[in-house]
Amino acid sequence: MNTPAETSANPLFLRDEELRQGIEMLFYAYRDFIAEPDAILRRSGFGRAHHRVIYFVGRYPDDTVSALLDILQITKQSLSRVLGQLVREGYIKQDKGPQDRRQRLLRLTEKGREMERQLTADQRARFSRAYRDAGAEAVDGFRKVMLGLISRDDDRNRFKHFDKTQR
Amino acid sequence: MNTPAETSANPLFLRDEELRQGIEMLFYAYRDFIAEPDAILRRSGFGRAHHRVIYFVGRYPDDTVSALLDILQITKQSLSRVLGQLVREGYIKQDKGPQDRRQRLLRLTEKGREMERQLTADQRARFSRAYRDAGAEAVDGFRKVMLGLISRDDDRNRFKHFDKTQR
DNA sequence: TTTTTTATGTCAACAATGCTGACGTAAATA
DNA sequence: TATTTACGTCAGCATTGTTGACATAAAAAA
Repeated sequence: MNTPAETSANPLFLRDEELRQGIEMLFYAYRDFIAEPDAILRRSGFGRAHHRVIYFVGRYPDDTVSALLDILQITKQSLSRVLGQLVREGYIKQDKGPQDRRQRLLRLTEKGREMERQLTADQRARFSRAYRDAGAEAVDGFRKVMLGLISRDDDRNRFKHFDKTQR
Repeated sequence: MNTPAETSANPLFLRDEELRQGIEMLFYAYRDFIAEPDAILRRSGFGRAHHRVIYFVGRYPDDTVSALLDILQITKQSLSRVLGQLVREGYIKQDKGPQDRRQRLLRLTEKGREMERQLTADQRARFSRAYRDAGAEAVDGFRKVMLGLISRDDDRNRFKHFDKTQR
């Protein structure tokens, strides 16, 4: 590996270096974060998209297809393909909405929950270790920066309900 | 959106909640982080893989194909496809290694540098804002946790050379 | 009640980007 | 001289995103 380009004492380069390190840490962390689930999925004949659906259906039981689309930010056709597979293969079940019967409320089956556990085990362990090694204060800083990277209020608000001291 | 599953006062659930929020912040941040570059790439007929190659060739000029493979963690066939396109279309140039003439040292052309600037502009702005809003201490915590999420020493070591107080 | 909108699904085609496997060449090294 | 290394290429396949068009049932509005 060569040395990074343009490293000098110039404060402008220092600033750029700091930002680029952020960009790259996100790349490496994400790359390593999905490696193990990807390997598991492959053995089951699924892909990363299936993981995301299983994860968020597990996370928000009885959410609608629309809500899932809003989280994933993909087209309904893309979602439909993987969701359909997961329903057909018994990982997810759909029920009509009690008020609005056009809706399909999604839930993991027991098979789905088991798959979810397997898929997230490594990811939870990763965060567990990283959080432990970094310390509570660092975790707080991590959360602040991550929230700053997220575009929409709607998404940031998914996290505001967590406060160790209050709950 | 429904409320997350299993939120209770049970400390085990609190722990799990904390880890899951980490998982999800990474998902949302990454999703939003690549949205703008993806849109730009699409207009140029490229994809995310091209961005990664352009980025890291710009970051480590005169790195070899092997070094790039080690960063991206994809097969040489996958890399070859996008790298070949970028070379043919004049974004990247290759030179034989001065010592080892089997190597191909990669560099951005001016056209490539311009593309790199466009592609990372939004990402740099995102980190700039997030870092500014979160504060220096939070940035430090962010870095600690992110490094903890990265698997290999080799990759973590890419970041150890940055220290505001020393450089 | 009729019309319009909404939630969801489906078919088809295409592009990008991973993968495996096989094979080839030139240069370095043993 | 034989082997290994760095890189490239061809072919085929799977996943996952896209656009566009069309369909149905239920809710909401006119």
